[in-house]
Amino acid sequence: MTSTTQTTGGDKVVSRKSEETRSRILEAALALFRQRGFGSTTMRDIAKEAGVALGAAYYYFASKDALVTAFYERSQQELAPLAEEALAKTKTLEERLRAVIKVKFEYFAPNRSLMAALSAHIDPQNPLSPFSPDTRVLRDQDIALYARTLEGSKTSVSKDLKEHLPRLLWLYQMGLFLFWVYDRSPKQKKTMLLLDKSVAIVATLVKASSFALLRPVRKIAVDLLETICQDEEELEVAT
Amino acid sequence: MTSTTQTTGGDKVVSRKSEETRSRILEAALALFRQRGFGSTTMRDIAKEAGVALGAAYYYFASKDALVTAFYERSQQELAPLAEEALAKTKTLEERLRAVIKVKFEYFAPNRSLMAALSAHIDPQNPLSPFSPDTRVLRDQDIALYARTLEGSKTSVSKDLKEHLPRLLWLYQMGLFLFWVYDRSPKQKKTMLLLDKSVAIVATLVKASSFALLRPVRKIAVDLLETICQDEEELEVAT
DNA sequence: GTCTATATGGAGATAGAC
DNA sequence: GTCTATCTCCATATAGAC
Repeated sequence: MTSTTQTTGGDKVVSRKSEETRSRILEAALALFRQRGFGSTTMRDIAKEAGVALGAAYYYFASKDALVTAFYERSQQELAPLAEEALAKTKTLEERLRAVIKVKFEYFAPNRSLMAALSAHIDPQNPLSPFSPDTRVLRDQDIALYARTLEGSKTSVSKDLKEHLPRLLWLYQMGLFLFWVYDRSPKQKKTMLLLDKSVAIVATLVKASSFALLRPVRKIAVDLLETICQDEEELEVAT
Repeated sequence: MTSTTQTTGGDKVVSRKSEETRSRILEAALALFRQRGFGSTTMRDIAKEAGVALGAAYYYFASKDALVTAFYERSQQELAPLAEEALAKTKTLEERLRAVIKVKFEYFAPNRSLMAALSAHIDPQNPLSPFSPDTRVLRDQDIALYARTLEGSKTSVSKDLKEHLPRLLWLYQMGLFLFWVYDRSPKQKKTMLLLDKSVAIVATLVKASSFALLRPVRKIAVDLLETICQDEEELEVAT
């Protein structure tokens, strides 16, 4: 071992230079995906942009997809403390929800066109899909964030809904994201407007849902939800 | 010109044999897309399956994408009379909406896995996207269908909403379709349940929206809609 | 462990003979 | 209209230098 090698948390030995190269390749890939889209960027382009040989790119990333996975993982890591900070500063559900989503938009803003390029992976069969089994860990972390968004607020939620609400909020946020990714208005003002207004509506709905008067309505909604969500892993029947 | 050539509507001259070959190629392509997905099917596979040379396939279809476009166009054509039939049989908004959407699900059922394969094209930048400028004619025809669904019913809609509602219903239906495409429950029962229940909710909301009492709420919603929908063609600012 | 150089196999698309 | 032959380009694999 030379002086530049070190043992990180696990059992992997990584030199500083190696980490730099890896990072350089990832950055080059992201820049190119942003400019030309995912499909039109070749591994050769990426290697060239990073100033390494093609094989070096494959040494660090097993495939083109692996570059995207690395991006998602890094994002989640960097985003977590920012989201916590936003939650620490806010109280009502409306504020908290808006703050968390805004933090995400701000974080991803420089890579908005990259996200558009990646939006092709909607199909849960695709390993890169936000709905696929492969991204489950990331997704669950994200849903947990919305559970905390909810819990930290003063808004109380009935027991039957509580279980589903974080996932619903996550889904709502995914919808906003899709809109944002394709929003061509300057600075995505339309999305910001939609965010402001729709968060207010969502928060109002959540509050209203716990009124005793609305119990029957809520029951219908929860029943529907449970039927739809159940068995998401089992029943892997061939389609 | 041989005896098998004929002039169809336009100025295109087409022999029966030619049309047969074209059709054979398209069917082969759809069958393979269904089995292996769009990305994994090659033009070579398609030509082989259709019993023609690779070049012949390209003679009839300029690109792999063109096969998908042909499929969409044919579907729209075949679907139109079926939808009209469903509308002729129904009266209330709820019935009509449910009937129209059901007809679509039934029509596309044999190609559900194909639709999943095509779902990658969500990005409006992609020519095959249901939101792209390239598919605008098809989309507008489809939205017009929902305008007729609305008009033929007894449900009256306030003037300010009337303009937007067909597009909103179309969007709602697209959401249901996305759910359906990925619904792995047997016979897509979950989607059918969601359709039944959500159509009822949508119809109720539409009715409720015209109550005088709700005018201020409606105003807010319509304002938001108009801001969001405006300039969908202009402002082609580079993103 | 890190990386370069080169090979492989297959894709979409086209030119031009028949 | 239909074919064969061929082009170009790409993701990925690997052999082996340092």
